Amino acid sequence: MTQDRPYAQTLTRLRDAGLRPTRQRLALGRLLFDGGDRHVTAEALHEEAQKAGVSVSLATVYNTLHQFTGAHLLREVVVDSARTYFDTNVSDHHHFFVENSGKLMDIDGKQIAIIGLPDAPEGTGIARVDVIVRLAGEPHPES
Amino acid sequence: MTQDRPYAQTLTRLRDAGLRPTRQRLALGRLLFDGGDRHVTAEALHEEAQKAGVSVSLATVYNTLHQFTGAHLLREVVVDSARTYFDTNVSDHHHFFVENSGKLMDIDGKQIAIIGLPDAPEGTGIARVDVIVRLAGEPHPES
DNA sequence: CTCTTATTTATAACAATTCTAATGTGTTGA
DNA sequence: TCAACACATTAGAATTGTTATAAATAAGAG
Repeated sequence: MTQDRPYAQTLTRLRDAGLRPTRQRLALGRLLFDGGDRHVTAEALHEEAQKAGVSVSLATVYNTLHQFTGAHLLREVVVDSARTYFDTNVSDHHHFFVENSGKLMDIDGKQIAIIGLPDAPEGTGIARVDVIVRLAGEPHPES
Repeated sequence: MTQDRPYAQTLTRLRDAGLRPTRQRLALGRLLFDGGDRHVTAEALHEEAQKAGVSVSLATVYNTLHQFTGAHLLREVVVDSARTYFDTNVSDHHHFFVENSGKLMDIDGKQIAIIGLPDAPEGTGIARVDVIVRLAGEPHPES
């Protein structure tokens, strides 16, 4: 079960972030980072871990997600007031959000530009600009 | 414009939206629409109503906020996963969001433009584009 | 190993929101 | 007018996503 080597990358990532590479962090890190860009909720990741045979408590999933976010291994995306999404893509980008399915898709930050943005009010600075393109799913024929 | 019957405007608004002008809808409508553009949470509006001597239950505040939103008298703004904001400005615009105070400010939609936005994926259509400029309070020198 | 401290865990606590089912109110039309 | 019905309001319970707590466990240093 622990004989293979695919944890090496995640291990390094954790070490670099100053996070102890525990069993559950490694497992979650692997689920998160081994498959390209992903958008997950805590509940979904927890379920996924269970299915993968990894026993991690929901509390730990939340903790880990926040620690990873603090270490800039993840980014939090606010699109839905009902749940919090975490994005494994931490580079400059924006999102499509399909309202009825809850699906998120990346939009490369380099491909879009926003012009005419007013200056930040006195005493504040722009921390980040989020563009969310909300999509309504059209009833499209099954094919 | 403003007549001697202060509820007249809200009353018309409700009638036009097909909503029965009840005591509580009139009171909330007045609080919301009588003072320029506003951003409120359900809790905040509820508290405000209490202070104004209007007795409205929290459940009704939620109901009303959603009905007003359905009637396009309000717009929902998702900026914070902890609470839902409702905006009395229903025209095309975007927002500044001060992260630590929870304050929202409008950015006129006509003054900014987004270029390079990709087409909506197959089977979907763009329902809305939200730009959220997240502000950090008193800035400390960075980078 | 053994210590020390970080981490994990189950579970309780929480906050925002929604649901429920009982009661009250606006509107209609005879 | 007023009875009758559909729609609204309400208090409180329930639900949901998330965070806090405190005890148990595991990691890293020596």
